[in-house]
Amino acid sequence: MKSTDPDVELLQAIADPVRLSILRQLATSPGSVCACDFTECCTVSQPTVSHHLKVLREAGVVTTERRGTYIYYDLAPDFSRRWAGVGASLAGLVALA
Amino acid sequence: MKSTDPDVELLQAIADPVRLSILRQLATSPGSVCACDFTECCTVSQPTVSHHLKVLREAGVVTTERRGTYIYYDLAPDFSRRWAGVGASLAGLVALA
DNA sequence: AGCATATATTGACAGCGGTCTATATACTGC
DNA sequence: GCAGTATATAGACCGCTGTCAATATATGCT
Repeated sequence: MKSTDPDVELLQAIADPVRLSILRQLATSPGSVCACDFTECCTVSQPTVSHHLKVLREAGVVTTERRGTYIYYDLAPDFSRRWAGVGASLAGLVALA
Repeated sequence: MKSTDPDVELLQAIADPVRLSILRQLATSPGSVCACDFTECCTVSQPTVSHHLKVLREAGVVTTERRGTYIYYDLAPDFSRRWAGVGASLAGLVALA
């Protein structure tokens, strides 16, 4: 318990079926994704989606931008770098930028 | 919650401070690592270490080989590939073979 | 066989984390 | 201001998971 290790925090933020679905949808979408679009992909209620988005937000994995009534989410710019950092410490994997 | 998604299972197996320490020790060691060496690195009891090793084993992340009284652990050969697969589905990251 | 060491299993406990319903807040348009 | 919609928060419930002490199993040695 007591992570304190940023790599563990990143992994724990990703290691959930709902949150991984959200991240995949973000990764495969050209631009930002409206929060309302996540409710469809997963079979969970709206507050649960909001909870997972909060976890990703506080882990620094996603960024938010308000546009009127809607809130758009996107992958954090340094996500690739952080992910590659974890991989490098695990198997000397190389990743492009 | 019933992952069933192999990527989520892999991430959940890694997303723990003790298990990540174990994997790092395996990654930075030239050869296999004796199970007894993990007890030192983490501040948990021997049964707890054994439990985490079991989780990693059942997730297919590590392999074991018995040599007399000792049991040696190593990273599974396809671990890099699986890790890269998750990264590819998330950010188009490429990894070496 | 009997003892010593290494690893795994059992069973119990506590805390964390994911989920829901109900409610609150934020924004738009009339 | 009021009504409607989008998102977040509060609070409760419950299963999962990490932890331990105690015990079991496996191996080697004498």
